[in-house]
Amino acid sequence: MPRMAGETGNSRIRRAVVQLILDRGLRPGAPLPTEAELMADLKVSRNSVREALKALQALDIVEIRHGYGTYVGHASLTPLVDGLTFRALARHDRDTGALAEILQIREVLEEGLIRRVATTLTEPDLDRLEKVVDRMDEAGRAGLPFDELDREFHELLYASLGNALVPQLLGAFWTVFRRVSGALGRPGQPAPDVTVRRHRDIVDALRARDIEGAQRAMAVHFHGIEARTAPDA
Amino acid sequence: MPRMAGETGNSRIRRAVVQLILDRGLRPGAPLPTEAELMADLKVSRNSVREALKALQALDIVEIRHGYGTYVGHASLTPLVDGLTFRALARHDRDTGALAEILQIREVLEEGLIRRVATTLTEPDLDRLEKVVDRMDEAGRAGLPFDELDREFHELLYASLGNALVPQLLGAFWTVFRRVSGALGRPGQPAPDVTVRRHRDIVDALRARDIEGAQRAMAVHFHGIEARTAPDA
DNA sequence: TTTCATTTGTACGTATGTATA
DNA sequence: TTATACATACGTACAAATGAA
Repeated sequence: MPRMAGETGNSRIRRAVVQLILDRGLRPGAPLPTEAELMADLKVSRNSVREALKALQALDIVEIRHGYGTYVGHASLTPLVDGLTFRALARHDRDTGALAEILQIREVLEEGLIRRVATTLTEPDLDRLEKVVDRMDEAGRAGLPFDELDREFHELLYASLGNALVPQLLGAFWTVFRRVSGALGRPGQPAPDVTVRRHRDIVDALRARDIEGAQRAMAVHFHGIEARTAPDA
Repeated sequence: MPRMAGETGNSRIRRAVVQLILDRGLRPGAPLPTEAELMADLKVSRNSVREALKALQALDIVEIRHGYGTYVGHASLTPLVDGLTFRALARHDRDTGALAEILQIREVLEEGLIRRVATTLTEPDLDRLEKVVDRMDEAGRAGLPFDELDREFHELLYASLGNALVPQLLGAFWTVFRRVSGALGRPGQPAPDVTVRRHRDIVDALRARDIEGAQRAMAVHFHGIEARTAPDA
């Protein structure tokens, strides 16, 4: 009896490991059986175990530490980042603009999301947002990049939603955008003071509880970015 | 000279393969070097090559066909599906509702997207959409499931955007939703005729070029689904 | 600091399953 | 059906990293 038909052993092992995590209710960071134990439990060779673990590692479902052990991963969206980055760089028909596609989705998402947080954001939340903008301003005047502050702003903006997936997804898009435009020779960013003002407009509108204005400000913010991704710029 | 510090050979091999695809401009489906060739080119063992390829396979960056060869993958969003499915099933704090998080994002996305297609959809597009609803109706009356038709409706709806990522992302969310609610014992779906009517309302509003109405109809559609994911349902 | 056991990383040889021509 | 090229699987050996005695 050689092996089950239609299924390579690798996917069987993968599912077994995943099922083990689920059954035992293991949390991210919890230790998994060693390769040797998995070999014995599943009655497969070490190579097969390792190939399965490598696949799960790529999905951030397991985390492997050399000389130490294997652990439950955080199932982050890094696989999505890797995939989208690859797609954007591999696009032959460059004019379709893989980056523009990502940006459009981000735009739709954030324009819709800002409406939902507009009513729930507290004054302290708005203070924190304003502080980030202030720091962006400082960095901009000093000629320093403030990519990370930009990211922080958008993450903070949607924290009150209580939806953990939102910042992760936006963060993934953001990372892809930065990586690709960097590796591809990024077109000049808009002037720092413009970006700062766009963000400040958003906070101002939110503070005034002007939902329409906030959404408009967000749209303006994105249109500023889109100009940089135009295929024939 | 043992090896580069801080980096395991596996990721080096992964990057080399990706770079090879990029440099040669290989398209999805194009053949990659055999394992033996990669061994020689990169001066590593077969195991190392295979582990790297398995990781890339999990990301759908390469596609491995048993007994035939290795090919450039389509970089689909299956890794995202796998990751989100795992997260949803592994959630210990079940009340946070990983499915509800996904659904909220879908809702925001589709409510924003429908506004953008409302003005660009042609009459033939609307006819096609209506035909899908008709088929849903038939299936519903016959007591058959029409999950796939539902998916087709939403894909068709946004086809005119020309954004290839949109249907893929929505499809990924949709697949996760179905898998998880299936594996978790799905709560009863709403009556088929209700679902059909909700979709017909969307088409009607679009045909009347009533943007607000279309967005409202989409919101109603999603609120019907959300009731099924309430943690304490 | 050194030593040691544990665990993952890499390598090689061999046999077997699988798809194509 | 056969031949060929390829991926799959296994077993063994050794290297490298980590943590603890």
